[in-house]
Amino acid sequence: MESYDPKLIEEKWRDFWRKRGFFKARITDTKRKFYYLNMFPYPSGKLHAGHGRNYILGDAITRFLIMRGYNILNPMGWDAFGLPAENAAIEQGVHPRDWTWRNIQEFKRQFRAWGVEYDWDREIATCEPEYYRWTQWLFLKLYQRGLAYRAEADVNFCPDCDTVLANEQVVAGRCERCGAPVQRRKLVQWFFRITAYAQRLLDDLEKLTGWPERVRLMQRNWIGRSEGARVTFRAEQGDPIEVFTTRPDTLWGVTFLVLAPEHPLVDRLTSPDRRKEVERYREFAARQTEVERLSTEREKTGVPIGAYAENPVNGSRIPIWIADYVLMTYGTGAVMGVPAHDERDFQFALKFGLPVIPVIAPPGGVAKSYLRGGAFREGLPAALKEAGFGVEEEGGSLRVTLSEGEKERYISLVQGYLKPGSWTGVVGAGWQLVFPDRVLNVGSLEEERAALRACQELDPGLGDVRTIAQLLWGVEFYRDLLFHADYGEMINSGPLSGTPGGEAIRRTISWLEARGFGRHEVTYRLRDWLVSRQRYWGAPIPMIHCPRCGVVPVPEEELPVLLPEVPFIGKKGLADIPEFVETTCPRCGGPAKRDTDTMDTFVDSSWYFLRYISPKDDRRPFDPELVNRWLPVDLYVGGVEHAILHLLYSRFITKALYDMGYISFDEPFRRLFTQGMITYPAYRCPTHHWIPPSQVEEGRCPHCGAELEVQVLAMSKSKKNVVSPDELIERYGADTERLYTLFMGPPERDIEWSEEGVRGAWRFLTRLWGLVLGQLPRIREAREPVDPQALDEEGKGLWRKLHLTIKKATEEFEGRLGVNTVIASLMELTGALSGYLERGPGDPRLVRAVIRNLILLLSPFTPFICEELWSRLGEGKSVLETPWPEYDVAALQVGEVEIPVQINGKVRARLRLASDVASDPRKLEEAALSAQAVQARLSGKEVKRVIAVPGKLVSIVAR
RNA sequence: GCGAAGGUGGCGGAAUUGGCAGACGCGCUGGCCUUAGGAGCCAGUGCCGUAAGGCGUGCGGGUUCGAAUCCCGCCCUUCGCACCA
Repeated sequence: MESYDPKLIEEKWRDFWRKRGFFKARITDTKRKFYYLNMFPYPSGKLHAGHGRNYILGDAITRFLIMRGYNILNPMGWDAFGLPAENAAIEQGVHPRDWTWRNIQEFKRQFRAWGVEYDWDREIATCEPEYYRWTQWLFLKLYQRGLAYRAEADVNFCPDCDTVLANEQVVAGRCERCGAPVQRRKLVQWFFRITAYAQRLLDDLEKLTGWPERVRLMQRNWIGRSEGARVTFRAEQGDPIEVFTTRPDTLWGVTFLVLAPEHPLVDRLTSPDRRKEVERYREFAARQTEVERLSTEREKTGVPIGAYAENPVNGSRIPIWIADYVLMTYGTGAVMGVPAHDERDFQFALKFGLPVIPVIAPPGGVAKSYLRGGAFREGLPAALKEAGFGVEEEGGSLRVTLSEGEKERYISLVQGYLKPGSWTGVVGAGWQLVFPDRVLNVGSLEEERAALRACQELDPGLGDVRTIAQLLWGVEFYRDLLFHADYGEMINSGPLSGTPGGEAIRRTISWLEARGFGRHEVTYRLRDWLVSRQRYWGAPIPMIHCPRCGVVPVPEEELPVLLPEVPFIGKKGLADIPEFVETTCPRCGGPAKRDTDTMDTFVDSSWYFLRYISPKDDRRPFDPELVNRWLPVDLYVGGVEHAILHLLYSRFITKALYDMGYISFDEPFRRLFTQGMITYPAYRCPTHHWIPPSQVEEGRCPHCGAELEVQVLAMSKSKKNVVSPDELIERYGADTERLYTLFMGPPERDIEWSEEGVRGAWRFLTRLWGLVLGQLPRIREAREPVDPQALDEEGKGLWRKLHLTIKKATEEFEGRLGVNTVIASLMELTGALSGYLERGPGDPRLVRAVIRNLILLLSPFTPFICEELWSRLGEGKSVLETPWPEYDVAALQVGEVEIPVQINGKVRARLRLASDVASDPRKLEEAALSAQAVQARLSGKEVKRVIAVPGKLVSIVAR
């Protein structure tokens, strides 16, 4: 028999689908439209097997949808601007466009080899003037609407990439792309006002029910809404100092203010004697890289600026400090220090000797008291125990743990035993210092000072201790109660003392608002999107700087602002090219300079899904009428790595265009599916860096024999751990690679590539090929429909299996996309067919029906072999013109079912029962109890209870 | 530290609604074929046990006739955020 030779058959079909136009969208017909979209790639180098996760899955889904009769829009394009092209240009002297288009040709060749098809008439590349003209148009529209602005700001600058970065492109203080520590620089840059949409971007996440919860959560966290109050403190000089806090209920516990070192008030408020030190500290803070500044385990630093402010709620005089743990870019750049209820403030206060005033009762109401040996008279331990307090004795000292409401009774008892000149503390809801003759509360700054003085008078050894907090911190026993961030009843809070925790924030805010001390406020972690890049290979920002008119937008009809054609690209990008810079002002006609920044490539990709609808339209960015009919995208598939950046920006741009009236939808992607990455071992040699797995010999470097470090990582060219589709296709064919890629596991999960697994897919296809070819002569003409009633038992079983498989496949494609399980069930069906044929020749009509459907169901995964077998079956039309199989509910019915019988929770028998018996609880119970195997098990036992689940099982409880 | 997802054979994974745990594939074992096999085909394969049987979904508890699935506590892994006031 002719053996399976994918090389022979695949090439034959490679252009077939394209030529027949199956993947061409009928753009004006939107009755049964489906917009399927894969995230478009950055064309760098070649595709590897890991990329298949996205494109092969997409191809399978669209093939399914075509067979389901949908009018599919499945376009592909190129996110073609960006640094690698520019770096290649600088290094190799090629023009970035040539480099890019070479890669694009390579990608297209590989898509064709994979059998991954698109509507290529709609191909776009963001680096082409026909496209970036409209990216520039978008910029102008945002500018007109006040959503694009230029401002001086502290920005993230990557010294290796020679450009600024968006906040989203900084990961743990390092450049997302190259890993270099990011520097902070003050530069004038262009921003998009995404923060104006923070609340809507957050609220509308609720609407995105077709998105993975994980992605929605990541966006929610990134937007970082926090609700609280803005409170105005007043410096002694009179300047108001605005502070944002989520815990206005702790205002009475403020013992200091901290400003960010860059805070504009620092200069004005710093006292002359502190100026030198303040300047030193500010320089120190500015020198810190983001990485250093953010490192978690770092000790708090800061300096007082010699100024004081007044706490509006109680008039306390509190010192003002600067410290780099306060960020100028969040909130107001100033925070109130409440060391009793904020961990950072607590560390800061402890280190710098700032007082701590508890103002929120801890949860549970516990309190603790510690008595040093020698501080009390004999008999106290016994008296405490008799009174029912929890007491631990150790080396003569006492540790008392008090539960709620015991404090007063304890204090009066212990006072009677304290020796003169001794004291003890009670730490719980508030702190008290108990002396023989009095009790001092630590409820305000004055009280705290008084209490400290009292202790120091009695014990001159405490001269170095600067606060009660430091004093109490010295006692290990108290430590876990000195600070807590929980909500609770307000204490030591003047008029609001006693407010329960649940109402504390709300009531404090109304109290503040009534007195004009502050107001309710919401802040976001999200910052405006920095879109300027100081590079060549991007869309030029269409703005002109005129010495007379200021910043002037390029008139729309003059777009695009073309990238200058230059033989050499300097490191400074457009600023290096005088012909580009020098221009005339569109407003006054005088000499002016072009803006030399290009746009972040995320701007290019934040609207491309609109362009696919009318990619060649040279009058407008998109056809609004058609865009409104085709969008939102019905299914968008891409990697999770874009969960924040690309997806958040696209949502923002969509909302902005919606507000401007260009489109009638305000979310771009109805359903989002994030596929996992394919991983593979990556080997690293200490001297020779990454070694391709194929060159590794017994875990050693081929160059120096050194032991290699192995990590299983996402396939990536830079780590040399890629598997080449070209080689796979050469050895096994595209169908095998496709099948294995989709079978290896659930598409949303990261999975390690396995060479052996590929062989498994190959074996399956070989078997299928042999099976079908072997049956071909006898089923070729057996075209009459199957008569299910006429089938024997085996035949009925196979018939049912077929329909179960159709049901399974259809539901997965339409639901959670568990294509791995669809393939598993197709393998089962193939196995069932083999089994059926082993028992005898079988019914040729049934065999033909199973084979026919098997080919159709498998075709989205392995289109080449299926198209070939289909044509040999003599079906006439192509697979893609044939409707997807429908299952017959009647065929799912079974005459006989196997029902397990559990006795005391264990399966003890399996009964074959007619389905009408199995579906009737009473008959089922009867059948189970009378079965011999069950009877044997039940002898000598009393049946307590029988649960009969129709069609499922019987559970018997017996003693 | 906070948040989320996850933990099932030797491995990837299945069990979608509380109802037969381990589908399907890999690997492994045995056999066939072969000059040979890193090819192919057939059979077996959760663990312990000769067997009867027992034990099994990270660990400990709970709910239930019945739990991989629900609840409580803990451990581990991965991801995201991380001095965000």
